[in-house]
Amino acid sequence: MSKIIKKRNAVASKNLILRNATKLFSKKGYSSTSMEELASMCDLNKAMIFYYFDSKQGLYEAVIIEVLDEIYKHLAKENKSIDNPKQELSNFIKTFASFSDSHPYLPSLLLKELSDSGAKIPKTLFSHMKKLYTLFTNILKRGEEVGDFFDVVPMIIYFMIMGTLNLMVTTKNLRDMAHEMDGLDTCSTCDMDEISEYIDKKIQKLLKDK
Amino acid sequence: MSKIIKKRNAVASKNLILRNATKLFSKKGYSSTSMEELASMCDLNKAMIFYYFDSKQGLYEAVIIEVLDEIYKHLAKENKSIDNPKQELSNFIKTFASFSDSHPYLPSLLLKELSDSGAKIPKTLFSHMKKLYTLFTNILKRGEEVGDFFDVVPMIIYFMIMGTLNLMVTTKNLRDMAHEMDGLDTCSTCDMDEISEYIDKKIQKLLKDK
DNA sequence: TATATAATTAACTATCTAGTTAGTTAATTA
DNA sequence: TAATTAACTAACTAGATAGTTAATTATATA
Repeated sequence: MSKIIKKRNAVASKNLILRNATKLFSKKGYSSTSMEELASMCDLNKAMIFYYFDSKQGLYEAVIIEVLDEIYKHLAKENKSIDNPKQELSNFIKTFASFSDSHPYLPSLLLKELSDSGAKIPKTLFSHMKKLYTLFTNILKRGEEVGDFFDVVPMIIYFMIMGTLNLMVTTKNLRDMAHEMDGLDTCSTCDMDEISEYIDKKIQKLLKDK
Repeated sequence: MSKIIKKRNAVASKNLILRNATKLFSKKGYSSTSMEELASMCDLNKAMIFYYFDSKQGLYEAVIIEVLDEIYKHLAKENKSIDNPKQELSNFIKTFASFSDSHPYLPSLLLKELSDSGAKIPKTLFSHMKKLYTLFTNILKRGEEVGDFFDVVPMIIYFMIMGTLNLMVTTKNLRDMAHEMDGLDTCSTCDMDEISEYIDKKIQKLLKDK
């Protein structure tokens, strides 16, 4: 009988929307995500979404920028004050891998956005993406100068790492199924540490002198 | 005044729908693709889509299976009667790359499907995917037996190739932009031959003995 | 040429979705 | 405590979308 009185808390509500939106967008993609569903997931009225973020597109951009910021913070932190490109590259791969593992939806959201070729990506988003990529190319560049890395095409190496990790994370279920049903070797028992170590080893090898 | 009389041709109509659906689904994704738009693209009544393929989901599955078949045919053809795993791997990479290049939307559609982690992928689709992957693992397996390849985790190598190629193709526009605007080295002048040759070289290197 | 059938259409329904609005309640401040 | 503001809601609009249906037209065949 007694109606539950909810405390009002703008910050909490806004964060709640952002967190659930991140989950939904990355699980379902932009257009399959319903604002109605998001609202009920947050136990808030749908109008609150438009109250805090203006439009579905606006919410989406907020989500992506937060994601990029979070990834960048992780990577930049781990990468400070080391002056050994090989080690820095290992750190980059491992940090990105463990981040992907603990936030499986975030990197896939990122790559989805990257691949949306026709897209008119807003400036802020664009510059966030460049920051991440620049961090990476700097490691490779220093590695070349020091004589650690050879024959480097940074863009391709970057996508090798991001693409592989992302696919390994997002296909987990499918790989498990294929293994169970047909005994296929899909690396279904591999955990993320093994995977990232393997990728690291192989990338380091492919960058070594001829 | 005179109404244009259209010849009736079931096969042609069905194919037309399939072809345009492939374009639309891969450009816009599943849920952003409108059956109304598809119909008018084909210059057919929307009801024809449901007449030939039953439901949007059914059409989508038909599209994906056709894509997988086409890729598989390409790869299997190129791969016949060669008994040199290194060469076969090179062929696989180059064939997949040139296919991606000439049908930029198809591989991305495939990977999108793979990544839909929660998905209940229909059996036919699943078995088509396995066929492709099996073709690939067999090359690597023979390579190991012959002593050409070492320390192989086929699933990861597979995704390295597919993931990298796919990202390079789908990000073309974005990479061009980033290069023009900020002079970033995004491999924007690289053509697909250079890219696939580089990937081939690097993958071969990473599979070589320690 | 009459008939059956396959291909096609116009017009519809039911449902969903982003976004709005006018009004309500809780919290803050004067 | 009264007035103001910020957080919230219910009920709505307008447009889109997947899918249906009953009727129509072209084509092949008997």
